[in-house]
Amino acid sequence: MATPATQSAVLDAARRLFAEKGFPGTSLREITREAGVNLAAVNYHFGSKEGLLLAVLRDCLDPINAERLRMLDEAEAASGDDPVPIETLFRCLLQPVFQSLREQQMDEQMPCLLARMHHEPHPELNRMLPEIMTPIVGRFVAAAIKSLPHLDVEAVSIRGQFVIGSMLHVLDNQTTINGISLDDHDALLEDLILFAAAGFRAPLADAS
Amino acid sequence: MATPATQSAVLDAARRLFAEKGFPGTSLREITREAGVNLAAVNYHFGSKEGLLLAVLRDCLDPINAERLRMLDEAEAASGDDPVPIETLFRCLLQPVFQSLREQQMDEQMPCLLARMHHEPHPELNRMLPEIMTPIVGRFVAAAIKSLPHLDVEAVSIRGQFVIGSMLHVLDNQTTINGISLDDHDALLEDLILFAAAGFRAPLADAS
DNA sequence: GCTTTATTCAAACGGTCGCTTAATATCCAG
DNA sequence: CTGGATATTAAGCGACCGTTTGAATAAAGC
Repeated sequence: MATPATQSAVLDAARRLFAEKGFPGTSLREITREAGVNLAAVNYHFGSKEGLLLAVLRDCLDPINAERLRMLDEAEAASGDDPVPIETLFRCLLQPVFQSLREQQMDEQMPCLLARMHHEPHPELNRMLPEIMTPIVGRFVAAAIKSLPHLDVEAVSIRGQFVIGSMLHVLDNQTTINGISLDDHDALLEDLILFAAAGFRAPLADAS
Repeated sequence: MATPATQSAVLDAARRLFAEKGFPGTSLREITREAGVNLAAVNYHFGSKEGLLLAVLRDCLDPINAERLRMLDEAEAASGDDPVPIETLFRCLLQPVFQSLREQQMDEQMPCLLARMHHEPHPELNRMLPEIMTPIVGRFVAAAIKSLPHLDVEAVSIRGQFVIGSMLHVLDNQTTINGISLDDHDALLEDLILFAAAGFRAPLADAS
């Protein structure tokens, strides 16, 4: 096993190029040229361009989600029977994504890829992404309701999408609407946690 | 002037297809087939596929931004010298986008197109989008600082991006991470305003 | 009427796409 | 050494891409 050099070279190049130019905008010839492998390697190892996309997705999401659950387990264990503070929940959810920005081993543009994956119109992707995320989201939704009893599952889910959207948008490297730089990822993460926690604490609108 | 039928038919089809399948994923042949016009019409009226994209962008954003500024002017006039409440600012910013969901004349998938425009990797698009948005963003940033003096321009800009990201993410029709439906756009808008206002009111992190 | 201008049309251009193939190279077990 | 599975290679397949062209058509001015 131990993914041959060819496979990981293709995965690395695909991750970078998909993040930069999107899935339909990247050709297999570009990927294999950058990876320094033969064009046919993609179809041999991944079956198709779509297969490569899904492999890149898993390669990107699985470690992040594992770390999310590890941190959540740790936080819940530390809290005993008390609810985990909402700020802590958001740290468990968001930090693993921002963290990969700092790690040299992982491509710097990985979070940008993650953002793109969520907005790519590819049908198979839109089928698989919820499949991967639902169990993780479920854990966090349950913990959030325990922490903020004034919210029900629907409110937490919707507001959770607000926070996910915020994260994806600021991680998308094209976001430089004004001159404000989003380069200080540590400060960005801390402010997003504060922002999200305050937003979750907001009371629900009257159901009038 | 008065955009000939061919031009607007192309714009309508392009708006729908770009929203559904993205810019690189949509071919001119698809667009012209759906619009019922000849293939060469795109290059004749818009110069190139890229020219069509920019025309669609302006066609989509200009009315929304005009309505945003109109509502903001009205709100500031009503407030006199007092700052406009932050909830009102968000209503001016967000309602014109959600509103187009209700209007029959405008394609229902228009906000989805708006979301995609922000995440499309096209370089010319990433140059023009900030150019269009900067003046509008500037007005709202100034009003927000006046309303919430504990925030500076950088904090407002960053948190503003959080809110924009939330809006784009929930408007992206592919977003159905869990079973929660995002179909009730009125309730969604109201909750987003509450969420964003509470997030903006959150104090800044210590600069330690 | 004819001429001019603006628009639409069918057809084709060169180029790139994802994917396949058949031959070759590499490697490890027997 | 050798046989067979695994991996890589160059070449090419048909299909589709954005764009261009030049003729046909429509509309408008004189």
